[in-house]
Amino acid sequence: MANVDNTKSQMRKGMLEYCILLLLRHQPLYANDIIGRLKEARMIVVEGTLYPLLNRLKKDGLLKYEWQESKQGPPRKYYALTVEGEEALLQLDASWSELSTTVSILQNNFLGLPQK
Amino acid sequence: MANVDNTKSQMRKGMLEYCILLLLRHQPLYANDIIGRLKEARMIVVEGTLYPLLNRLKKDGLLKYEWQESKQGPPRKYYALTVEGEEALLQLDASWSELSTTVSILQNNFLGLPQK
DNA sequence: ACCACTACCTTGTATTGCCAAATACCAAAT
DNA sequence: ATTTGGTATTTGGCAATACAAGGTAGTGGT
Repeated sequence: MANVDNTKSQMRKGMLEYCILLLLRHQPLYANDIIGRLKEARMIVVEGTLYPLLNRLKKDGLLKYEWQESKQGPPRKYYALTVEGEEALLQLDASWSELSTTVSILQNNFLGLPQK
Repeated sequence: MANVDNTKSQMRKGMLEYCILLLLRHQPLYANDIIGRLKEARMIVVEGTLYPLLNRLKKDGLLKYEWQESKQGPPRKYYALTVEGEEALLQLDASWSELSTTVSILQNNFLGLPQK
């Protein structure tokens, strides 16, 4: 069954970027917020994964950030979508939708069974 | 926008195995059938990708095959799920379902907005 | 001054999926 | 025999995620 676990983790790969952009769609968040929200949605991620990804998205122009003081502890980087990021997110919505459709078709392809 | 294309292709990674098992759930197929069906469902795949994957699934005990004559051309390997393959597929169904749920939660997480 | 806590960041590495391209084989038609 | 077309297979390698682990630094309490 190790096979299944591997496939499962492979299915999650590449989804993380989309998930992060989704999270930031309606509110700025900083790293720990993001990790917590993702955990609630059953998408586990650790710092060492998140930070490089945030930096890459920033460098690609999809994200921007603002320093913000916190009651306790050092200041935080609150990330938010740029205009370009919003556009990219729309395209990823479409990609996800298409992928879902594909799976849906394949899950139901026994209905027709046009043996061709 | 190269960024989006990359993410999109990353999202598809790891889905191929699931898609193939789904296709074989209700009927045996040979390689060209599989490629055709996947193309219809908008999941493009080429020979060089498919054959190694079929071999791996066979080796892992999820698939079996039978030689079958064809009207024209050489005989074909018709692949089908083994019992173990059916069980694995059930688990992948669950994995896909969980992933869909995760995305769904994140897509709608603006409803609550419990700024926490 | 010291310590605990929080936040941010970097490096190295394992994993692996997927594709391009070339090869080999069989069968039927010419 | 030769060609044509469909089928099966292999090799080599690119590209990219995500994780583990270690490091830096600011804040506030004692």
